[in-house]
Amino acid sequence: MKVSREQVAENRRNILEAASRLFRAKGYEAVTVSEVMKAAGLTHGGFYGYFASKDDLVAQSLAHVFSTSVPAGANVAGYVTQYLSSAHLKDCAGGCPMAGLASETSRQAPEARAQMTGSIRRQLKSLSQAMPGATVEEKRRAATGSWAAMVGAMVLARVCDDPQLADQVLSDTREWLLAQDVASEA
Amino acid sequence: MKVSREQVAENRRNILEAASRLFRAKGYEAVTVSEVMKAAGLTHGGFYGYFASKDDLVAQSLAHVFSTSVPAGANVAGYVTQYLSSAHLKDCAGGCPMAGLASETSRQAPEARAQMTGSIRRQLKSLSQAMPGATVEEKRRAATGSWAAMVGAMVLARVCDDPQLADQVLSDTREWLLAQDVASEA
DNA sequence: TGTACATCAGTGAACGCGCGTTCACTGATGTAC
DNA sequence: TGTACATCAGTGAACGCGCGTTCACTGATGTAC
Repeated sequence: MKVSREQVAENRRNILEAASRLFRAKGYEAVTVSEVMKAAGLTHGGFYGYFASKDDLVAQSLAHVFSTSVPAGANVAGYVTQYLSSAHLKDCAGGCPMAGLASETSRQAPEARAQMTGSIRRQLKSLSQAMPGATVEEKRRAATGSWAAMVGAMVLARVCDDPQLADQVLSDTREWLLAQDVASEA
Repeated sequence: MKVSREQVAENRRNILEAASRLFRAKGYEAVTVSEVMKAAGLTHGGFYGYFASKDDLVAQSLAHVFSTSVPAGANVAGYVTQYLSSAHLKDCAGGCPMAGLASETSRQAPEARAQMTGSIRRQLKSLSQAMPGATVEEKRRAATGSWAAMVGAMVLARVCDDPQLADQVLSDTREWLLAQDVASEA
C-alpha cells in the first residue's frame, strides 16, 4: 500500500539509522538487507525503492552517521576521556564508525571509502585546531597521533576476550595521552 | 590419491600460509574455503581432512601468523618506523594482523578472539620492557599508547582513498611518536 | 468541498548464485609378510 | 628385498542454505475535475 510523503521520509531515516547501527555492531557483510529493513519496521522487498543496492546503503549510512555526529570540539581532554570509556567500548552500534568499520571499509566500494576519507579529513582538521603546538605541523602531528591512538586502543580493546585487559588498554592509553601534550592546553 | 606424510605436513603449512595472507588482505568473510585451497595448490574437497570448519581455519591461521612473526625487539624506534612505513601500508597480506583483522575478529568465534588476545598480551609485555619510564606502569602506558597509535594509524591510513592523506597519517604519527618518550631511550 | 482515478510505497513469493560442507570414489602410500 | 593389500589424502560432483535482487500484485495516497 502507498504511504504518505512524510512516512517515506521517516522510513528512509529509520532505514539509515538501523543500517548504521547494525553495520557498526556486526560489520557490513554480516548484516543482511532483510535484517536492516526489519529493524526499520519494513519488509525486504521495499528496499530497492530507497536504495540502488546494498553497497549504496553502506555508503549512504556512513554519510548519515557522519552528518549526525558532532565533531570533536575544543575540549580535547574531555573528548579523549569519553572516547576511551567503558561505555564506548560496549556501545559498538552507537560508537565511532572508524573503530568498528575502518578496516572493513578498506575493501568496500569506492563511495564508502570516500565517505570515510572525508570524515578522517574533517576530524583531523577539527582536532588539529584544538591541539596545542607551536606550528601548524606540530598541531597536526599531535592531532593525528592522538586520534590514531584512540582508534587503535578501541579496536584492540574490543577484540580482547578478557574485559580486564580491554579496560587496561583503554585506561593506559587514556592516561598516556592525557599525560602529554593533549592536556597541556589547560 | 594418497600422499606422503611429508607432503601432508607441507600442504598443511601451505594452507595456513595462504589462509593467513588471504584473510589479512580481504577479511575472513570475503575469503572462501575454495579460494584458500586453490592458493595452496589443492581442491576444496580436501579441506575437511585438515580442519574441522572455516572457523577452525581462522583460529589456526591466526595462531600460525603469531607463531611465525617476530615480536617487537628492543629497538622501539626502528619498530615504529618499519610499522608506519609505506611498504607496510601496501602489504596487507604480509602485514600486521591487528591492523587488518582486529575489528572483524571481535565478531569471530571465541578461539579466534583468544588468539588475538594472547598476541596483544605478548606484544604489550614485549614493548613494555623496551619502553623508557620510571615505573612499570609508566612503561606499560607508553607501550600501550604507542602501539595503539601505530595500529590506529595503519587502520586509518588504509581506509583513505587518497594516497597522500594516507602517507601523511603514517608520517605524522611516526614523527609524533618518535618525538616523545619512545625515542628517549637513545 | 467531494468524488473518481492514477500513482506508487510496500508486500512476500520467487530467482539465481555462491557459499560451507558432505560424500562416493580414486589411486599413491606405507605396511605386513 | 620384493610383493599384496589395507589405508587414507585428494578429487569433484552434489547438498542445503541464505544471500542480494526482482517482480506481480495490493491498496492507501494524492491529484484532477
